[in-house]
Amino acid sequence: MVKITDVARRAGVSPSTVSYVLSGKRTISAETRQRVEESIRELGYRPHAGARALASSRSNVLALVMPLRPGVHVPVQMQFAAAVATKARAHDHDVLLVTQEEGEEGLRRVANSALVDGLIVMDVQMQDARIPLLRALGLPSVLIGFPARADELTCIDLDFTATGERCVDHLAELGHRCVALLGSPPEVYARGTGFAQRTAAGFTSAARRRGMASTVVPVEPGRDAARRTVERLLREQPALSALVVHNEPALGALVEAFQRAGMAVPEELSVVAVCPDEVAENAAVPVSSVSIPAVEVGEGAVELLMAKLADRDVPDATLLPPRLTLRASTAPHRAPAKPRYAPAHARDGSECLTAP
Amino acid sequence: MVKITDVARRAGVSPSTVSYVLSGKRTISAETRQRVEESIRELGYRPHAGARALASSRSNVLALVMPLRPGVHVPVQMQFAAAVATKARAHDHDVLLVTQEEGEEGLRRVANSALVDGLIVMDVQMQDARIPLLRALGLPSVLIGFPARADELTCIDLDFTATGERCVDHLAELGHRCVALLGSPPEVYARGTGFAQRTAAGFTSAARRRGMASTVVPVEPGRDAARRTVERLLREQPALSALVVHNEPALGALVEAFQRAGMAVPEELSVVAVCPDEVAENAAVPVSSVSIPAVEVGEGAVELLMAKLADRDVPDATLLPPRLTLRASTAPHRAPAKPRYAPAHARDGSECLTAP
DNA sequence: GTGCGCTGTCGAAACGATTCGACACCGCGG
DNA sequence: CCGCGGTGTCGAATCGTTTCGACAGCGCAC
Repeated sequence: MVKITDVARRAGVSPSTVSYVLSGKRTISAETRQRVEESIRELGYRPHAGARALASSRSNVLALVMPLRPGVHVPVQMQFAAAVATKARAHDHDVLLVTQEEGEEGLRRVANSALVDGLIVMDVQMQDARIPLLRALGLPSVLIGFPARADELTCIDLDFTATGERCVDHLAELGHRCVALLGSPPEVYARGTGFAQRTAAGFTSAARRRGMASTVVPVEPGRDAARRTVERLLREQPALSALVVHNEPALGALVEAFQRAGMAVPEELSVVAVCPDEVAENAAVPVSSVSIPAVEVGEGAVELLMAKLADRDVPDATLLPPRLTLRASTAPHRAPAKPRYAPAHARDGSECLTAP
Repeated sequence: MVKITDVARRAGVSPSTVSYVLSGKRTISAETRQRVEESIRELGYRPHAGARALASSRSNVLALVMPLRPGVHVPVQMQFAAAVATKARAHDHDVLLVTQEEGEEGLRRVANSALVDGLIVMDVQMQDARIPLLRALGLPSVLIGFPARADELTCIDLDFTATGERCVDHLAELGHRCVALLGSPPEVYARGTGFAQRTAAGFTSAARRRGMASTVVPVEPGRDAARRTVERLLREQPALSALVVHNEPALGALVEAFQRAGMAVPEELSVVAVCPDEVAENAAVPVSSVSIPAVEVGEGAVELLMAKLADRDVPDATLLPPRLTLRASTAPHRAPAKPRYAPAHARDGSECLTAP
């Protein structure tokens, strides 16, 4: 293995000079720098990572804590990981893969052994056991998602509140007056998963602001449950003309259910989803959607972490603006030509309930 | 940060003794060991990874070189990564994520800087520019997939030859006499991707051995191309009663195409696929399939690498046996009740061509 | 001519572990 | 009683960098 003293000897300088050429932490004359750089190239020298970490107390590695069991949409996770790895390399850092399953012990391990300089933690829950640990660890970290108490922690995610609002705004501009949000399964709300609640809040407040009738409907997992929910909803709210769907596993089932219930999309029912582009594109009708900006989140997380490592100040919360991609599932509102489930004389909008 | 001298002082021993307790490389009396272990626990000591790497010239990290751009089926990649990470941890190692995009330079970097002790390289091509480099690098490595010249390299993958045979055997046992393999796009064969060729070879030789008529048909990418290929195939080979599909992106399109061409699956046409379970389960008809054993490949790769790191001998090639999962797409052969495309008097099997 | 500040380079001391040879101690056999 | 082999522990060297203080040389102002 070629080491720094070899380079130094060949260039006729001392090892420290080589080090300074590499790090740029002291001024080096142009001639010397050139000679050193040439020696480095000719010998193919690379600093020994361990020695460097020992001496500088910087490993130039950051940990990516990732849920590796299926759960979140996998291609999105992958995009995210790719973005993190690529951006980290652009900052001359490497990425250590840590599985969610290692839990708190895993964090402690990589942090206390000085294996990594910082942490990027994905899939943060509202009540996350790792939060207090992250505070105590003393290593810079960036969280993907927002826990209940985020003070002193740096978090980044899609702005779900704005996302809910954006969906409603789009539908409102198309003339819809009565909308519903088909959301996550009830236990997701109960578990306190932040993004579900925030989407619902944005949805509801935007609808109220625009004087629209709105309901939030949790959807149980499973095709059958999705179908039953849709049928009940269309029966109970005949004036409903547009839906926001924030439940990616059920999206496909839901779109099929609308059609089976005799509702043409988008002619009779407009649908806008919050889901990965991939899912939106492959539904029976390509769905207008706000997607999870995995790449931007990943890159943003790395940038934030790098800033913290450089002792620069960073905002506690970074909310990425939603971007709505229009596809084939939304159209201007028009009064239904034929009665749906309810008798024709009731078609004045009063059957469209407002959320409690 | 608590270091080994702290632990040593507290336990009343020398640092080297602590080190030997940790590594087990020398015998330590029971009492001493206990005292040391207690100190370690009380102080929450973890060896500094960099210092350890420097002194022992082992980083206890292995590199996972992964294609992070979509291409291979993503959930399978994920399973694989999860298996590697988990198994590595079981051997007290960590995993560094290296993107395929970094190419040869990336390999050189992590190897020459002693960042990692070994490499696991995914998605190995038949002619892979990294192969000579891997030979030269002098670091233990394990490849997922087989390059053209694999001597001196350790490789692991599903046994695609046996897979092709297994599919044919299954169909033969059901009484089918005339089969075709719908394979990858032509350029995949041209590019010399090993697994495609090997599946075809196994398929062909098993068919020959059993005296069955067989054809190998490359399928161009895209829904339309898939449909046209199916229609042509069914027209030209009316006696065809079973298919092997080794083309995962096209599988869904193909199954739909069969049905649109008036072929009930499995009543009139049996189908067995080589693809991830997830894809097979979600096709219009759940497809009997041989799946990619991602977890076993990942775990196997780590075990092989660990063995090499411990200077144990390992086989050059590890071929994982295919496992066929029966679903709803295969059924016993029976003579078609109605003519298909060809006139009835020609229904003697002679229209079923044999591969060149 | 002396002193001062600036630039560029060097030498040596960390950094925190591992590992090898040395050696003290013990029980045992001669 | 002495020496011997085996066990358990220690001390010191080593791994390859980084970084801090020192300092040589230089130009410039006083």
